[in-house]
Amino acid sequence: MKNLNLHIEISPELYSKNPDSSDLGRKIISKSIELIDELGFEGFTFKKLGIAINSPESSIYRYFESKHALLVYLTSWYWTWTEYRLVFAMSNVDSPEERLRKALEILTQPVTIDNSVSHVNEVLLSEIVFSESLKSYHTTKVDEENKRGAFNSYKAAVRRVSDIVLEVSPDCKQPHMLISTVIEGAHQQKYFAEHLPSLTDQTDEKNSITTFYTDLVFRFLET
Amino acid sequence: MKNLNLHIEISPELYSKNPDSSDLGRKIISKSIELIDELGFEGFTFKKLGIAINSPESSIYRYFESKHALLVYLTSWYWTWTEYRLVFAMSNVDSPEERLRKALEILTQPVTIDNSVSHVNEVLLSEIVFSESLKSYHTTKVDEENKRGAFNSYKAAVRRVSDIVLEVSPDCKQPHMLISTVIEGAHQQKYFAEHLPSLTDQTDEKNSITTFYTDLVFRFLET
DNA sequence: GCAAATACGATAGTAATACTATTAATATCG
DNA sequence: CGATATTAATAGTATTACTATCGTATTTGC
Repeated sequence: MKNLNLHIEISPELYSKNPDSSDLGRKIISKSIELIDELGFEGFTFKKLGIAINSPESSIYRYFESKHALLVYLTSWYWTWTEYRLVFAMSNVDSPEERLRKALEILTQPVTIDNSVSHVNEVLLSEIVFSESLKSYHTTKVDEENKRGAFNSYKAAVRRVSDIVLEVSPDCKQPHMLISTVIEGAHQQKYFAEHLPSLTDQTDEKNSITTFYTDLVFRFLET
Repeated sequence: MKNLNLHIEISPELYSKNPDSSDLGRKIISKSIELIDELGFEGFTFKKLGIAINSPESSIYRYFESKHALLVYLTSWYWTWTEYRLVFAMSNVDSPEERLRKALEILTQPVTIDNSVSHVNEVLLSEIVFSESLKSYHTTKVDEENKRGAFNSYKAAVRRVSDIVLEVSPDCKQPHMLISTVIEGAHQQKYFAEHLPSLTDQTDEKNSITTFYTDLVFRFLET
């Protein structure tokens, strides 16, 4: 993907003060990505982040009301950005099959090259989304946060790819189930490969997870 | 499934004192299942459990060194018990296809009838496993706990069903990936149906999740 | 260019959580 | 009946996730 230098806008519902509007805000975003990747979301605290950026905890709370709100912001950023990646990858590809194949690649592979000039390290962010994004919606407050639009960009990405599924197979009855299964499955299989290998099937092949889920989808859609 | 009154044994690595060896221990198990189901795992604390069973926190710590250890115990209990369910359901079924179909039902449907005479409410426990079991292995200490055998019964269940997959399709290259995708997917889709319905495909049909994953598996294995 | 708003830093404090430690009462078992 | 293990009762600790206050710096609007 070429460096389009596009600007990702996040709904004001998802922050207290826009982190994109100040130096401190951008430092919060970039350093939190590094720290969450390094410590995991549980080990990450605003206190540690404050020390890392030389600002008190209380200043961070001006931007995000909780560390969970920050995770929601980050995953939302990722999915908004990923929608752009999807749109870009689809352009000038006429065959629905080819578009679906390309979309599945985007959904199932972590990002490897940081093309961004911004404060967001997309490689690390995609790592975080793969390993921690579950925690953004798996809470007791899901319903409330969902109403505030916390998961809109994720849902939009699922819908977009589901629509391609329907182009390939107009009779498919469960396109959303299929795509959300693929996304979450790919995230989990990567984790399993690293920590619980007997739950997956390790191969030397580089993109075995993408291959598996691509096969799964296309065989499911065959008539 | 008939009431076999079978005794589930859990590896001593997974508790400090066997909760099955005393009244207090059994009360800890049965009440914790109710409380985790009611409050969610985050909202659940040993303090609340202590109040509910009229015992101090410190007594509970004699049985489990942490609330996470208790969750690991509970999921381990569930998967050991589910292996028995699998074995029982497979007996006298000759066709590998039928066995696989039956196994997928067991893996993708929450339990609805509590046949047990024991202190374990299997209906609630299966709810907990569906919604919280992710948290048992998604921690920074996975590797350590995995070495201690914390996930052996889960892995055994996956292996068992993967073996049936191989009977149906000896050439299948990713049976474990397929089955763990199905299990985790079914858990998630149930959650999505309740909280994020646009990530799934709601139907009036009762077992739509089981139907979907059964189709997914059999279409994947078709040659 | 100057007041007014805003942002930030510095510091302190709080309630809850996840444990740990200690001691005394009680039940169990040979 | 005496030794041993088990549990109750209580207290205490470090950490976490926030909240509150206040003075100073910085920007902004006119």
